[in-house]
Amino acid sequence: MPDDTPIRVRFAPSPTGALHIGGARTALYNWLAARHGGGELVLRIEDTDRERSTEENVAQILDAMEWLELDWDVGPVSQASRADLHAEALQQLLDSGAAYRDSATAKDVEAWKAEHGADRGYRGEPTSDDGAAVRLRVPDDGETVVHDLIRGPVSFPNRSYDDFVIARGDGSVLYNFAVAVDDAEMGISEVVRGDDHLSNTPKQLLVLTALGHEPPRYAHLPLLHGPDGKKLSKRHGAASVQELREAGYLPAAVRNYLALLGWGTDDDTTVMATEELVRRFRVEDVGRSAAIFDEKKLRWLNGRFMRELSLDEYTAAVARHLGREADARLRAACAIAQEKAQTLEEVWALIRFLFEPPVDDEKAWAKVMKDGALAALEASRSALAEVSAFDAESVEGVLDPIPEQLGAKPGKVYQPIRVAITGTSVSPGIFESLAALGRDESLTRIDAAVARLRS
RNA sequence: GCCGCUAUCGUCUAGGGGACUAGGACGCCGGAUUCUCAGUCCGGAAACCGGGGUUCGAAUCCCCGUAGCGGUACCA
Repeated sequence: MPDDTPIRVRFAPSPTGALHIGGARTALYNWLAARHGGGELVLRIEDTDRERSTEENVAQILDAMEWLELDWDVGPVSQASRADLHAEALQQLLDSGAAYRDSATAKDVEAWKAEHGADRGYRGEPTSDDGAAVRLRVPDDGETVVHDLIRGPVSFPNRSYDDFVIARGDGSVLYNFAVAVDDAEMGISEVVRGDDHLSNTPKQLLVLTALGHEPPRYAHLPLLHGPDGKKLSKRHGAASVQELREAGYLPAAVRNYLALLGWGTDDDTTVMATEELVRRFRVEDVGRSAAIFDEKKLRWLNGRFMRELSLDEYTAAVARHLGREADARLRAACAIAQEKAQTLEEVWALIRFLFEPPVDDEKAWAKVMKDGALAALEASRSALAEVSAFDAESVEGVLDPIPEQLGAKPGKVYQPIRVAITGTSVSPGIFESLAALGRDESLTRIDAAVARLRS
């Protein structure tokens, strides 16, 4: 029964913290689902928890969405701003008798359960007290089944659910009620969200039924875990979108990697541009088991994307990350480093010597500046002083015969030069590095190294 | 406790009763590229949670167990 009607999905984060990787993947899947079929994405901020919701968090989430380049068609809509709608629906349920006020506290419910058994949901007594919380009547018999696009039908016995609270004594509504009302009112056709909501879905279905609304279709995504199998958190390294950005990852690489966490193609394609993701993604194809976030693979994928960038794009990305001008100098530096870095953050270590004096890497110096290092540096220095043009090709031409002249392996000549001009043992190709540094500065640094070796 | 979900190499996954000698990718190990690192190329080790069924045949279907995870708030 294929349905060609464009879908309408929503991403509904609660602004109680930064946007985590799990939330980012949920956002991405919703976005892919919407873009795939020409549907719409609604961004709704679930801010009914007035204690924990903050403006800063909302701003941070929006910022993360923008960085990921995930746009939305409607919103951001504040759930709290829809209080009138919620109150109306609440009154409807009160009037019809589907919900009732109950003065029982959490402790009372606990006591009730101790008496009636743990497999039995709480059932309360209606009160005329207008300040009491509102509970929804849950049937004692039968079951509520969630027809999940990913898991198939999942049944929950009604008996095991409490007559749950849908509104506080002061009239403000609770999550499971607000979500059900909003999804229905906003015409959401598919709810794609984390698996942690699966057990709450029957409650939302019960609300929808009581209100006489047709339920949306549901798809519950497997959760994301850290390397230790536990729920993802800060101690697992980069856990929020913000941290991924700071670590120097490209948005396109993050989208590709996140898409692969819980979803795969049947032909094993791994590297995919976003257009291809959009074209191939289907929620129905999402897997059922939790996935572990592995930064190693993200790093590799990021390197792939970095190397595919044009030099201009690459330089712009590096400039943005480093907070520098994308000038000719940086562009030249990027040109010799592009093939070597996996993240934007790593680029600096490779090109730093072009902007600052050599670093002080004692280990590199101790390892390289011995044996024939002095002779190698002196021979190289005079060769470099003579060369007519100071481009990579010419530099190579004049340096190339030196190892043989000295009867040394190439590494014994090039490594000392590398340490002399960069201070450390890792850098872009030595000829390119010298050319980029320029003759004067190269000679100055080699002279300094020679002087130090002699002392 | 109760309700529910999940289970293929270390990790992400392909597979949906015979095409499985279980494929790919990351990572790891070894080799090549005779300047480091990275990249690239080649090769290698590495998995169907356990036990019962069903069937001529099970990684694939069913049951039980085990483990992990989620829910069980006047949080979202």
